[in-house]
Parts: sequence; C-alpha cells; structure tokens
Amino acid sequence: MVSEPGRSPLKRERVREHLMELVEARAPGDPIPSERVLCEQLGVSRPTLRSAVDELVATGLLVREHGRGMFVARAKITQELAPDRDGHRLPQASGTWASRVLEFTTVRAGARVGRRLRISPAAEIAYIARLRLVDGEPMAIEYLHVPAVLVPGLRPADMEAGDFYELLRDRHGLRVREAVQSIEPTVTNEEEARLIGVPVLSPALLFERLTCDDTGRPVEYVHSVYRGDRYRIVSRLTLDVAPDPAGRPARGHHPGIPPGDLAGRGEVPAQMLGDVQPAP
Amino acid sequence: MVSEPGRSPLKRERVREHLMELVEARAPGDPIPSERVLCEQLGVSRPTLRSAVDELVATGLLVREHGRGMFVARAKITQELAPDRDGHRLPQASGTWASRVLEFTTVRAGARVGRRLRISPAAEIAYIARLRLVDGEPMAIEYLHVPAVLVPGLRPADMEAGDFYELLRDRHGLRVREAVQSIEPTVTNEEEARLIGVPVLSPALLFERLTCDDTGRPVEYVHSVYRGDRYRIVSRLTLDVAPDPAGRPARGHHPGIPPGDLAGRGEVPAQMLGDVQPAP
DNA sequence: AAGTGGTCTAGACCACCTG
DNA sequence: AGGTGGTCTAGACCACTTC
Repeated sequence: MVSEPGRSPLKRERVREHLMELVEARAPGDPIPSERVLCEQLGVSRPTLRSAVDELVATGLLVREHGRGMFVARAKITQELAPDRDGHRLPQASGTWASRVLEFTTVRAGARVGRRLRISPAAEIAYIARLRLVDGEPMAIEYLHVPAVLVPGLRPADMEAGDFYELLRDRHGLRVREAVQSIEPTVTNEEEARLIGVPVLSPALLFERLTCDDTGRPVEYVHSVYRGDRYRIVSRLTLDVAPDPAGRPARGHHPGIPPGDLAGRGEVPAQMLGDVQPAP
Repeated sequence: MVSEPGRSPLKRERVREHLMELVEARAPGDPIPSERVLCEQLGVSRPTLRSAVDELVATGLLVREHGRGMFVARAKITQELAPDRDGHRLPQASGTWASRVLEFTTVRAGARVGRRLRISPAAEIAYIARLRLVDGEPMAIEYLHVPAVLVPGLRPADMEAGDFYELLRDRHGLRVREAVQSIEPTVTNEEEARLIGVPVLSPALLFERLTCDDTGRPVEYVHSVYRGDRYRIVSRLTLDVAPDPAGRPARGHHPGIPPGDLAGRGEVPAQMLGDVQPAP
C-alpha cells in the first residue's frame, strides 16, 4: 500500500503527539494501550511506533515493563521547582546513601588517567568501580582512580563505609584541598543502563573530578554517571546586579547562571558554575 | 537463515564495540565505512546497524552527514578536564554571546507558569522564546516568562541586546536578588533539536530558574535547554575536610560534590549544588 | 496459553550529495 | 547515475508476565 505522498512531516512525530495526548489524559502509573494495538490504531508499523515510544521513555514520560505493558511515568521528570509557601525552602536532599563496590583492582594508570593524575602511565593506581545507592536504589555509577602509593592497604570494604576524604586524611595523611569538576549531560550506554537500572540512552549527568591535596598533588580522579530521572542539581543563587550603575560592572558575579543570560560578553568567574567549552 | 541460538548478548552491543574500534583507529573527522558496507561486514541488518550508530552519535563519537557519510566526531565530548602546568587555570568561558528572539508574545500565564510566578493563571505574561548563540552558533534555546505588569513596553529588540537583569533594574525598577535554579540532564526533542542544530535525542542540559526581586516577588521564570556537545559546567571546589576529627563534622561543606561522595548520610547544604529529588 | 515488550531481518522508497 | 543516510514496513522469534 502506498501512503499518500503529501507532506507528512515524519510519521514518528505524529505518533509522538498522539502518545503525548494519551499520557496527558491519564494519571501517573496508568497503563496505555499495547504496542500492537497502538500500531493498528495509528496505522504504523511496530518499529515506527516503538521509535516514538523510545523518545517518550527517554524524556521520562513513559515507562515500559517487560511482559506487562507501558505506563505513564510516576515521577515527572520536571517537577515543581520552587517554594512551598513560607520561606524559600529548597528541596532537601533526602535518603540514605550507600555504596556497593563492583570492582576493586590495581592497574597501571595508562595514558589518559596518568595524564590527569600527573603520574607515569606505568604507575599503579587503585581502580574502584562502585555503585552509589539512595535508599537501596541505584543512583549512580562511579569510577575512582587513586595513585596506589597514596593509599597502601586500601580494601574494598573501605569504599563502602564512611567518607572517603576522611579516610584519606585519617589513615593516609592526605588532606584534600581543592577539586576541579566538570558536569555535562550524557546518555547511558548498555553497561551504565544495566548497572543503574534505566533504559539505554536515558539522560544522565556525567561528572568528572580531579581532587588535589593541600600540596597540590592530585589524589583522585573520579568519573561518575548519575541517572537523570532521579537526580538533579538545585541551587539557590544570590544575585547582585551592581547597585551602582556607574560603578564597576557586577557582571560575572552570578555563579551558576549561564553567562549568556547576563551579558553579551563571555567573562564568567571560574569560581563556580557556568562555563563554556569552545569547540576545538 | 536461522542464526546460532547461542548466548549472543545483544547483537547491537557487538556492533557498537566494533564501531568503537573503528573510531579509535581513526583521527577526528575521518570517514568510516558506509552503513551498507558495515552491515555486510558485520552480518547484521541495517536497522540493527543504525541502532548501534545511533548510540555513538548520541554519545558524541560519530556524526552523520546526509548524502555524504559517517565521520569520527571532531569535538571530543569529554575533553581534557584539568590543569595546564602552572596554576590551576580553569578553562575560560569564551566566545561572544548573542540572542535571537524567535517568539515574543503576551499570553495568559496558565496554571503551571502562574503557580511558579505566584500570579493568577489568568494574569498576562510576556512570553519570549529566544535562541542563544555563541560566536554565531546556536548553543541553547531559552523560554522566558515574565509577568506583563512588571515590564510594560518591553520590545523584542530589548531581548537581543545587553543584560536582561540590568534592563529590569534601569528601566523597570526591579532589582533581582535571588534565584532558585535546577539543572538536570535531558535529551532534545524534535523542536529543540531543530533549533539548536543537533540530532534528536541528543544529550542536553535543562535549566529551570525562578528569579525574585529584592521584595521576594518572582520576576521571571526561565526554562532553557543547552546543547550537551558544546556546553559543560566547570567548577573549582574548595574542599575542607574537618581539620578537627572530633569537632563538628565538616560534612555538607563540599558544594558541588554529590552527597554520596562524602558520607553515608544525605545531609547536603541547600546552599549550592548537589541535591537529590526523591521519587514521589 | 495468551498477551506483553525486546530484538532482528530483508527489503523498499525517499532525500541528499557527489561524480 | 550512483552512492549516502533517513524513514518505514511486515513479519518473525524470543523472553517475560499473567491467568
């Protein structure tokens, strides 16, 4: 059968719109019709239908459950941001954090990690992969790299209890002082998706952090992936547009706000958030 | 033809591994074989091959160009994080920011926005959609909502030049004081992808911000989507593990570091970064 | 057993780019 | 014209869940 050749801007998009109406007409947790039923109703093949569903799943509006069906997501990914009546109380961090060590080995640093930690690529490092859990639910996967000479006798159990930085101080005499951290959006690959329990290609936050001790020596390089459907960064910013219009400009004093929001320039304090990486 | 039923853990994953080897063996910008050639080499159908490619494109390792082919991405999505020899200089923000107004209308707030801005759903707001550009390249799409009574006479051109907060102060007598902002990872939908020039389902950062003036009255609600392949947040953190082991715990004094990195508890300062949204 | 989502195939047509 | 990626189809088999 040949479909009408008129301008039909992406069948997938049409299906997505229909799905979004279905979602909006239902309450969180409600089931929606099965893939095969929707295919027939909409007159599309299953891969096409599934492709549209993929998008809503990635956006966090729909969830699939294997032999059961598809359901309107319970936790809206964009939930209420701001203040509950009195004050400006921010959503509090909650839940109990725990760790489960997945891998604990000593390996050579290699070129990439060695460069970051400023040690020889042949130097040994403790490599730890651990799952971070909140109230027993996987929240993130974390890959730590620490020069082995700095943490003799480190055991896996050490990485499942307490504060790692306190351990560095109390047992190894290392005082962390400063860290440079980058945050960027990513999507989960197969391994990450499996470990933190989300679909492949789900939104996630990628953290990279290089931590130095009080002598400026790098002590840890951390690479971690946080699931995007349950983790967000919330910050309260104190703004201060220059009280004196003629005085020194107050630009660059708005940590956490993307620079373009504030001015036509790009000067941003390295101090906190809000930096741009120019494309090489 | 029936494929050997042995444990073949996802054909797609096998293809992805092969593709990653191809990428690593080439320099940025180099072409890789065409989809049909790869299908034959790997013995998979084209949808399967494309599904694997989709993942690498989303990750930022590959780029597709319509009638031309597939190429190793030029800009590595995870670029060098840390310090260039002397000091700890952070990558500086760079480039010239500009704005292009896409839509400028006055509409009723509606339930969602009205609630956020703490005004009647029937109250009018200025709704502005604008593209944010860096050196002429699209970087983000931004949706502003400002109560119309606060900004009489606001014109589209006002939103393309200068600092909006300074405009609020100088022309409308509003002094922004505080903002609550959330940052979460997301993926682009069709509209966002088209506007900022990335593939659908690319990683992106979703900002939401509610800004209040010095009387605590909300003056703007902003929702913006930043492309993930060219934008990242970089911060320098000054850490301070309690110098006195017996004193009050220094926990919660590490802004920007996910709480689980520090302790088994969940107490995190609302002050800055690093909050968890429990699933409702 | 029957229904669900998860994966994969083989082939088709289109739009775009390069000779 | 011939290659490339972009989209879609119709059908198959599997794994999981429910009855």
